[in-house]
Order: sequence, then structure tokens, then C-alpha cells
Amino acid sequence: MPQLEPAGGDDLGAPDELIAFQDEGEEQDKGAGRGSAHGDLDELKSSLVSETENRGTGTGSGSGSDSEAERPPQPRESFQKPRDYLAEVVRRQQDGGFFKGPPYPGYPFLMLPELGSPYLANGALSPGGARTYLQMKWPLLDVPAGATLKDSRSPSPAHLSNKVPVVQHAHHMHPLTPLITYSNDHFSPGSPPGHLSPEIDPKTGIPRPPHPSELPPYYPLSPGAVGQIPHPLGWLVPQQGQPVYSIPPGGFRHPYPALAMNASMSSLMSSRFSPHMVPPPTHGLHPSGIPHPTIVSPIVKQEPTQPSVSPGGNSKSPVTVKKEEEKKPHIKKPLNAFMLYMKEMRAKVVAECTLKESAAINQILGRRWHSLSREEQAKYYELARKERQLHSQLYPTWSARDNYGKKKKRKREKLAQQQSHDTESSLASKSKKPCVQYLPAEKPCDSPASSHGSMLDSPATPSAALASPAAPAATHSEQAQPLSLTTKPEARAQLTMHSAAFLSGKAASSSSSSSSSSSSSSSLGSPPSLLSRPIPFTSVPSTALLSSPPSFAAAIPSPQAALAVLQTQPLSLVTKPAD
DNA sequence: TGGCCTTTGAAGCTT
DNA sequence: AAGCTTCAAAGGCCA
Repeated sequence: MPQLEPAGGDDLGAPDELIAFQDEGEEQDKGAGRGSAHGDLDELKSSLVSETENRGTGTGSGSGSDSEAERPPQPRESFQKPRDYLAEVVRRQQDGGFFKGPPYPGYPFLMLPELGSPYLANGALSPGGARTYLQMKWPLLDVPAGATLKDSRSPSPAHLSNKVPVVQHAHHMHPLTPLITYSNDHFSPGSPPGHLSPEIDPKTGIPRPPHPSELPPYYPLSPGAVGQIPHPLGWLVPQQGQPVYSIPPGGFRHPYPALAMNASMSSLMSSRFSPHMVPPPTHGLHPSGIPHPTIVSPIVKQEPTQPSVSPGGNSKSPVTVKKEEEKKPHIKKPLNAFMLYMKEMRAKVVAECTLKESAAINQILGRRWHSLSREEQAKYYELARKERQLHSQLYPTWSARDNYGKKKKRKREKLAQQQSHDTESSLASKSKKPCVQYLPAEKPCDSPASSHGSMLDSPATPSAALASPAAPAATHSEQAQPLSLTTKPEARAQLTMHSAAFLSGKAASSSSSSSSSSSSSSSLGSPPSLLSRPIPFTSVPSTALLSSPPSFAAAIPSPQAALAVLQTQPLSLVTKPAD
């Protein structure tokens, strides 16, 4: 199978349309997606229209629809050779120029500390702009200077409060290295949800050799943990800097697990070692002794409600099992695509809205999620896939089963009761709160910027769908991807009633983007359709990457610049030209 | 103080 | 195999 091919060669005979598709994705990343948030709306509209037209013609290049001034002038064809791309990247960095960022404030950056620059323990941006922000289409990687030298077992308080998205190669390497490494990745921009990927099956344990770049580098740690790796956006968006994962009190050898993991994985990958060669971790610890951020100290999260369900069931007494379980750190599930999306976009929505309740925010995010283009969603699916991959690499023995049934027993009971009640009640008597409660009719979040971005970004148009090259190659799993708008029809109805204006208004505001409008309405009121499916990207070959234009990798000279870019930077995973 | 709410997706569990 | 359940994040709300 292609995935087992040597890195970078995981595709054979990629259809041209796939490449074109890839290009389209890039186009959107840098085009509509970026401009939608803060850019000129009219330009965006035009761009979208042009893109749609291009799709219709099958060209997909979208080169003619480029309406962004910041856009790299070079035609993508000029980067068919990785070195060309890299040269361009270097040139741009030297020029100090960077491109207007897309609406995604998160992942796109690889934060590389300048050697010798002081590391700000609290994660705040260095006044001196000590960091070099290298745009990465991947979770933020931030390696505090000297981080790799620190003994995480005695971390400084700085780490405890570090809100800087961390992660990066432990090796000192050229800033472009990450980009280069991507070229070896089997990454497919339109990658399907992880479990759909034919490349790896964490469960069956037949993963392809992991590539460092595939290891999602962000695993925020909870406060009080020895080390912390907050959300990538945490350094700029405190709300999102909340710890996601904590680390067991055992102490680590490296304050940045993911970072170290990258390093180890890099070695593994470079030597083509199979992940199986990595000794299984003990109690959530990485073989290298590096804890994973998904580990939550049992102290922090102690829910010894059930006897051990470890696969290796034994005859130990319940008490013993319970004790062992208490000792066992709680390893959280890796975040799925939507969770990643929420983490990234929550702050943005909160900032735009008057709402603060997560329930309401989540509803909005849920709708926006559906309004995202398939390409954009694909980025998150890919992130999630990598997340799971890293997770499985770190915790080969971990299973979602480990956390199953250990949380909120009351809730389950309540749900059960509710279900029984629902069966007896009419639809109107659903016990769940109507969504309207969280999404007031006054559209408190009718923020033009992001909303437009989401809506406009959505190319979920018939033409777009038809233009999807991967469609024919969609796997069963891909087709099984959630198409739904919401799992609760009644809630959806509520949303439709009370929020249609919210979405349609946005769509209407971009009249030229009729596709967006239709998409929105479709998402809300129509049965799930192909349009709302995640991109089937398993078939997107890496060769497509070879033809992909370089995503603008740029050095950001200052925190202010970083912020500026971050505010407009779209999430994009594809950055790597094949080498 | 801790569960609820809300979202989607992954994965385990149940039938 | 299909359907159901749980968990993952987030933070205000409420008992």
C-alpha cells in the first residue's frame, strides 16, 4: 500500500485532478480563508467566484482568482522542486516579508526561538521579539531557548505558567527544517479522519513509520504539572491557554514531551525504524521517560469508580486494582478534529460574541464547523489524525476504554432516564434545553469578520463537491464520516429557527457567494449531503504536495507581527514540498 | 463544589 | 454490523 512506501513516495500516479485539488486547497488556505476574516470582502467574493468557476472547469488551479495582494506572486509551478520552494522561503524570510494571515489564529506557526534569546517563562511574547515565527501549517511549536537543556524534573515555575505553545524539534536545526521534513510525510492535505486513513491503524498496530512532522506537537499541560504545554494559542489567547493535559507528578526528563517526541520520532523516522521498536511505555510514560500532555495526574483527575478494565485483566483483588488504577495517570483522549477546531476558534468566537457560555459558543462553532470548506475541515482532520497518531505512539497500550465509564456516572444515569422519558414524551417535550437559550435570536455573535470567513470559506458547493478529486476514491470510512449538522435533530430545528438569520444574514452579506449561502442553508435545514462531508483525502497523494505551491512560510520579525499574522493566518497543514 | 449544557468525532460498548 | 454511549474542551450556570 502506498502508505508503506518510503516517505514522500506514498503515492503512485496521482491523478492530475488530485494535484489540482491540492492546489485548490492551498488556494483556499491562502485565499478565501485568509481574506475572509480580515481581508477585503469584495476581493474575497471575487476570489471565491473565480475559484468556483475554476472548479467547474476542472482546472482547479485557481491561479486566476488570486485576489490577494499579499499572495506570493510566484506561480506554484515554479516550486515544483522543493529546493526552489525552500529558496523562496529563505528569500522571503530574508526579505522580512510575510503574507497576510488567514483567519486561523492557531496552528499555522512554528515558533522558533532565536538562539540566545531569553525565554519568557510565562510564555508572553518577548518584548524583543525574540522568537522567530515560522509559519507552519501545524500546531504551534515553540521551543523556548534552552528548553531542551532543562531538566524537566525540576522545572522552573516558568514552565508551570508557560502559556506559550510549545513544541518543536529538539534538535537545533534550520528553521526550514520542519518544512523540509514535511516533505517526507505521508501527509495528505485532504486527509480523512484518522481512523479512515489507510496509512495507519493505531489499533491494529500497523502504523507506518511515524514522521516527526506528523506528531502533533501540542499537548498542553495542566497547571501544577511539572511541565506544561498549553494550547498553541495560549500565548496569545489566554482563554485558550488553559491546560488541556496535565502531567503526572512523576516528573519528566523533558519539559516538552512533544518536543522530545518529535526528536525521537525524527530519529525513528530518519532511520526508518518502526514505532514498534519503541519499548512500550509504562503507565503513560513515553519510553523515553517523557510524559505526554494527555496524561492527567490521578490527583487532578481521580475517578476510581470502576475496577480496572485494563486489557490484561488479572485476578488481582478489586482493592489492588483500584489502587493501581489510582496510581495510573489519566491519559486523556486525543482531540478530534472538531475539538481541535473549537480550541482554536473558541477565543475568536468569544471575542466576537457577547456570549461566554461554552454551550452557546459550541453551538456557534458547530455551525461554523459545518460551514467550513472541506479543505479547511480536512486540515483539522489531519491534525486530529496526527494527534491520535502521536497519542498512540506515546501510549501504545492506551485505549479509549481506559477512560470509558470513568466520568460522570450521574450524567449517564441521567441521560438514561432522559432517554426513557423521551421515548414516552413527544418531541416537543424534550427535556433538553432548547438551543435558543444559548443562541439568542438577536444574533449576539453576528460578527462579520469570522462569520463571513466561515461562510465564505465554505466551498461546499455542488461544483466544489463535484470537483473533489478524491470523491471517487472515498473510502467507506470516509463516507461514514459524520455528515450531520448536529446529532440532535430537534436542536437543529431550533437552531434553524433561531439562527437561520444569523447564518443566512452572513450568506446574504456575501451575495456573490451564493454557494456559501446555499451551503449554510443546506447545513442547517437539509439532510446531510455530500457537500458537508469531510474531504475524502486518502487518495490525495503526496505527489500532489510536490506540485503544491509553497505555503507562505515567513519569518515574523516581532511579536506584533506575529500577532498580526496570527490573527489572520489560516490553519493549513500543507506546507511541505516534497524533497 | 461539581455536574450540566452544547458541539463533533473517535472509539468502546451493546444488541 | 449497526446503533448507542462515553469522552474529549470550554466556561457560565445552577443546585
